[in-house]
Amino acid sequence: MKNLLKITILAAASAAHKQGVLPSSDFSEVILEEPKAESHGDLSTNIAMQMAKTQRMAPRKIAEALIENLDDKDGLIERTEIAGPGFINFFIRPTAWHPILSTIHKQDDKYGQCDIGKATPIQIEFVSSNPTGPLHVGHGRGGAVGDSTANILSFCGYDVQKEYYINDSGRQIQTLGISVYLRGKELLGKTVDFPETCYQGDYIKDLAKELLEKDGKDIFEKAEADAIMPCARFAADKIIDGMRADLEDFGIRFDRWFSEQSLYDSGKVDADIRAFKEKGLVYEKDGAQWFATSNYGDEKDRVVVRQNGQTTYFASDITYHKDKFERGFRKVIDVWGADHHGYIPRVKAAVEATGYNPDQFDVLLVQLVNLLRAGKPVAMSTRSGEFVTLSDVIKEVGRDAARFIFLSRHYDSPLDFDLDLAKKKTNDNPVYYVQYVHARIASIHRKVVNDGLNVSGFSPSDLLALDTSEDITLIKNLTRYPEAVKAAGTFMEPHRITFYLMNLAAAFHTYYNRHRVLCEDDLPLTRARLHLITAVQKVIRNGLSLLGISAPESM
RNA sequence: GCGCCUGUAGCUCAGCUGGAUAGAGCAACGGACUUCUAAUCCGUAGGUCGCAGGUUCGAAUCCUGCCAGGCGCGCCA
Repeated sequence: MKNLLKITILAAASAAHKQGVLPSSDFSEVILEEPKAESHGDLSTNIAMQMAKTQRMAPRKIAEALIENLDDKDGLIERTEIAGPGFINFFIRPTAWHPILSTIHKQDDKYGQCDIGKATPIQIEFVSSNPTGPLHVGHGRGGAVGDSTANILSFCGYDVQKEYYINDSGRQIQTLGISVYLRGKELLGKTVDFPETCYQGDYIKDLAKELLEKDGKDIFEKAEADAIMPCARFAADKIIDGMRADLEDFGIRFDRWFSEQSLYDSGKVDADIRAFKEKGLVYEKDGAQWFATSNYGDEKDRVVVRQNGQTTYFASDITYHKDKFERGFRKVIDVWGADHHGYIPRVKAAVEATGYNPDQFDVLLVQLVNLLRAGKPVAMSTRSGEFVTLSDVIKEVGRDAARFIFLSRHYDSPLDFDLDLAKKKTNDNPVYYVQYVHARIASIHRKVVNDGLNVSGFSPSDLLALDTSEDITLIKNLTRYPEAVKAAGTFMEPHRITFYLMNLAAAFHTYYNRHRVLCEDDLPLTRARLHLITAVQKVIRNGLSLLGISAPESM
């Protein structure tokens, strides 16, 4: 609809130019919008105002010239008006909206797809929680945002790979090993001093117990230095298995799990550091090796090898991001918690230093989640091991409700996640509001079958019966879906789909309460309305699938 | 002190990357189930878009400066 109208308007501009009414042939892009107020028509353009400068004419004069030259071949326009400073408002002939319905039926689960990605290989890395403890709610949000963004990008024509980066190297892994080792000693009846720096959660005790049952007590009787790494590996593997299972429960499956340790094992990190030294990008100061990130806009240089000879997290991160680009990704997206924002300049610097364009690297900073119960904060302290895990949340409120809540807000704004609210099955909790649309329509379809209603023989002319304002409103909502998808993909903002679906759901519920779909005494009308609501159902299902949320047949 | 993010109805948030009279849900109040699922709908009420300037035909949106809140600023990850 918009595109057809845009072409018509541009044609009008050329025609007016040929007649000499418009002096310049330099036409700006036609932007069509849906006015907020219905009295301003179905679609509106500000082009007359945009062109005022280049044409050196009053906007309203330009608008008049355009309208006079409109050639509405497809019969889309019922009437036009010039309003305010020079808006051109178009009132679309109601039946002109109908063809979108057959498009939806024809394209089915492909309706709304676009090709802004042009098969560009893009990688999105998310969650990437350290394997030192279970996933919590914050990871859930990152997971929902990352996974849904991946779905949307894929739907927008990108070639998407989802990756999980496992920080299975460095100090926190050592700490994990020590924690398990000490808890194991406790199990053997020894008194140990369990340091505050160790992981306090009960899951550490469980891991120690598991290891004891599996391999016997030998390992816990060894000297600490010999026991740490075996303990750490065992625990990390177990924890990763657990995270993998939790993520699957949450509907997330990664294409690849990438081990940080593998970058060391292959010698890539060392090789990179050596290469940077030769280029003068890595230098020695105060006994440590520094990377000259400040050459690339970071506020200061960063250590890659510490005085004690150990590499920092940043060292492997340079190699990791370089590796991503070497694997052929043209666009690399990291989803991080907002508390890591200070890290962005140095990774951007690293990307640039390794010879890639920092604009090809983007970070989605997901703001923190505040977990509440009945409006009151749930105490959470990672150190002490008191926290609500992602798996607890999924068990308590369900996967669909959890995902919907995570995606019901721009990732950039902090989120209150109220466990009690998430369980409510009212309008407080819009996931059910949207799913209910799907279930209601499924129910109508069941009734058609059960009552033996003969609704075959649909013909496009039946659609003429869809002429009430609720019909048109609903259809117009359906035409917006491709735009919502495109915007969600362009800006990597899944919440746009969420809000779109809530709007569509509202339009449907209104429709449902106002109009009966199945009218035994008017089969053409029944066929038309079934055609309409089935299209709605397809779009709802389609949109929910982008969010990773199920579309139930009944509720 | 510096940097990033946020400030919109009593509460939780949208606002299509500059458009016309700023929108939803919840909470409040009043209505609608012998009819396809009331997990729904309809109506009423509720606003100086943090404050002050600037940019222009036009600003919640862009720029600058303040104010308030959150988060960062390690040879931690």
